[in-house]
Amino acid sequence: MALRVWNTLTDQKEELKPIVPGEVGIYVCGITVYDLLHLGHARFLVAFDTAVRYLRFSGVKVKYVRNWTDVDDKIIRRAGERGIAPTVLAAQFIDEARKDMLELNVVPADVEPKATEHIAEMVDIIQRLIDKGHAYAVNGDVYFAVRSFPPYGRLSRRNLDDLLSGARVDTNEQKRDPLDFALWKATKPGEPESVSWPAPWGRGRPGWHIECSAMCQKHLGVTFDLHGGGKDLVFPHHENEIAQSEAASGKPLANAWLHNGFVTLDSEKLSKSLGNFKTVRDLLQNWDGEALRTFLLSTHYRSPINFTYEAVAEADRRVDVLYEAQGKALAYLAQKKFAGQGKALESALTAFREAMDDDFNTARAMADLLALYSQINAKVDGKAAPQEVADLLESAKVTGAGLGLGWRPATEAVLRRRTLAAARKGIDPQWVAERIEARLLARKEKRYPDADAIRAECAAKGVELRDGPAGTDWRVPA
RNA sequence: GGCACCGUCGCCAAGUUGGUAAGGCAAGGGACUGCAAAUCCCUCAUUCCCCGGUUCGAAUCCGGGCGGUGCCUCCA
Repeated sequence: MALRVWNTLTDQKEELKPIVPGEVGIYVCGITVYDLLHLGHARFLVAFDTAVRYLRFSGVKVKYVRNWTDVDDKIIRRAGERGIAPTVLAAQFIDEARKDMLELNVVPADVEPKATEHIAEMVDIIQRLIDKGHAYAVNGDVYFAVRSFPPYGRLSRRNLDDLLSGARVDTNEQKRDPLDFALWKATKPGEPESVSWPAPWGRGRPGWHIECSAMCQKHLGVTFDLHGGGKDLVFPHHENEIAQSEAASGKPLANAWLHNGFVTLDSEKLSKSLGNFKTVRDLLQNWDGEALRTFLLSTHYRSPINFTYEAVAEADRRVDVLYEAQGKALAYLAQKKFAGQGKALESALTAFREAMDDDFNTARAMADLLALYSQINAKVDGKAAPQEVADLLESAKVTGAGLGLGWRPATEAVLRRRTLAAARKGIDPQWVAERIEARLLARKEKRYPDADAIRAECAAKGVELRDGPAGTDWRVPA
């Protein structure tokens, strides 16, 4: 068994060979916190959360570092609009982001460094770059001299002349070369004190790229295993990160670079300028976080995933299937007075590993997971030996946990999902209970047309009645 | 203009170090049900945008075309 990952640097799948056997250091470029999370954030969070879960599932000791970018132009502007300090604004949105992440079952990273807490490390790298002739200071700004670093462009596979011929190149006159980028931005008049730090070249704040170079080096070392982020970070962010870090250290930054694809809406990238972005918070008004996670994992992480309500509804139904089958299996085991312990099947574990070892193929792993639940249903229907059911159930739980799905206790999950769905649709559980009582009476008296009318009445409100041996239950389908 | 990626059943989506098309949804049939729901069983792409080529063999490799998207500016 060997995990193979797609490495943007080499443009191929290659076996992950940790620097320290059995241990993996991974850095993922996090969120610039000036607003609520949008679906694109959810995608990279879930993608890398799943990658980390799988590494741990494989017995690897992982150190996961995901930063918070808490100082940048947009944060400063928005904080100014609201009359609060940029750091306060950033702290607020970090809190909000954490709430959403909890719903998406995204575990906290082992280290979640903030840019503002690593200014000294950044200054240090910048100084080294100046000393080595890779950077220069002009009027308090410091720029990285792209032409001083020959490998520049390797990650994104573009050459400097192509970049220059690109339609829009910054014509900042302070730069020696239009391609050079800022390492340090001098504080401008009117900018808040709280985002201004002293440096040998004058007060200022860091450029965007340098923070990641400083944070990953501090927490993972000069060279580490995996570096990830969204595809849109390949250029210029990661290209610049590599240039800064490697020019300063003379050593490779990360051995493999992982990039997730975009979330699209009507097949177009979500973007604020198009006005088509969706916040996670908005979506959570209408969907269970687990459904969103299921939706995001239904496509391979490197491919684009198109957001539609139908797709999320389908994902939501999949979550239903999963917990319904769990509940069904547990009820069966209880009925059979099964007191044993299920043992995950080797065949299921192998299938899961094969899928995930292939560059985290969650789409395949999810298909396998659903197949397990299908088998559970078939076994229960076929009155199979309880041990068989218990083993399948354990297999599903273990592999599901590897994906971050199906982790809640079944009865709790079903009830929770129903409660959330009812609340969203303005359905009063008390009213449903009364309807069920009325229908029960009608059925007892064989007034079937009346009973059916009540069923139809409930259906019209989005409530589905389900008759079972233990009475009538209800749910709110997606 | 430069550089990439993508195009598989009505919809979603695996499969691309070549070996003879997973799965889900939808649809149809059956079992179960007073009717339903859920569940189970069965059916559902000789074919992978088009045209050439390489090969014993290609969805997978090569060339050309058509269509879509992204990056080149802040962006997950």
